[in-house]
Amino acid sequence: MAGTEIKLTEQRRVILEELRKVRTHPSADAVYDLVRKRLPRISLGTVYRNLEAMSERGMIRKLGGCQCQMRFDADVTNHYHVRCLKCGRVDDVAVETCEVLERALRERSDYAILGHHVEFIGFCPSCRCAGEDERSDQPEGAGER
Amino acid sequence: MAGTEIKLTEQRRVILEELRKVRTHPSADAVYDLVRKRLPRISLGTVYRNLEAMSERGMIRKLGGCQCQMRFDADVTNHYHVRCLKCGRVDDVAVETCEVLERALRERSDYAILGHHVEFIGFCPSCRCAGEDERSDQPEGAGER
DNA sequence: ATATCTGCAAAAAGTTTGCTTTTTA
DNA sequence: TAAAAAGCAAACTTTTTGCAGATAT
Repeated sequence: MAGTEIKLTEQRRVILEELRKVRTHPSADAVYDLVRKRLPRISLGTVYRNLEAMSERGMIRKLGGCQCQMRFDADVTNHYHVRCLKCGRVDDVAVETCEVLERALRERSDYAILGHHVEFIGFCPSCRCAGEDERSDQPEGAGER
Repeated sequence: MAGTEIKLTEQRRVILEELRKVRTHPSADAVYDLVRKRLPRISLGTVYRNLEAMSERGMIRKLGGCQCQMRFDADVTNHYHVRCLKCGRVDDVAVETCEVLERALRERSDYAILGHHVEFIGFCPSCRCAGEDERSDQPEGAGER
């Protein structure tokens, strides 16, 4: 379904318009609240379904990368991660951390910056082979980036 | 409680040991399964509570950055984000994306890399002031990095 | 003794799904 | 009139919480 064409229904159009109006990166629930002002009869299920559908097609983007299940790491030294889009596997990455990024941001931002995290997205060795033919049943956020 | 000393109870010790054994970045539930092999009477609530307590103190790290609520962005161009540790606010960041990172990883990894995402962590302008005195009630993952 | 921690179970929060009706091509 | 989408509500998953009993200082 990720590659399928999509109908721009009124619900989807309004969701998209409202999402484009704000810079707050709202949660699904917050989108629901925004959209409901214009379409009081829309259901939360529709909002979820359409946010998912639109992010699969790259019309919008899901933030966070996590498939909404927290993961834990005993290694507290600074390092980056790769996440497999297909099976959800997470690995450490052999790239040295990029402190330049943080320095650059400190100059440009009003935030008090404590750190940063980098997550690469891709297909892990097993899934990149297995998935070459049946690229359809990717579990989560295939269109994320 | 983020700065409080913590007792290394048997449950915490086993959670930590099991987490250190694996490189799989397990979910809370997966940690529960690992730990239960050695402490069959431990409860999932305890695992959650202790993972949280230990990550608050920097003994372990939560991955994902997201406080387990997906957020959406209508801007699908490549850009990075900052997240406020205190209030959860997410902003765009005025740092150009760092393609070098991706190139470096492609050489070193067996993953098929599709992209990457950077999330900075810090305190937003409002919270950095408000929080200077009462630095105690940070909602999530204060010790994340 | 007193504060801390655990187990248990219930609740909350976030998300997905099944089914029926409505809309659109 | 057939396919796609919406509305609704129930189910499911993940995480949090209240409380009584256990542990440890």
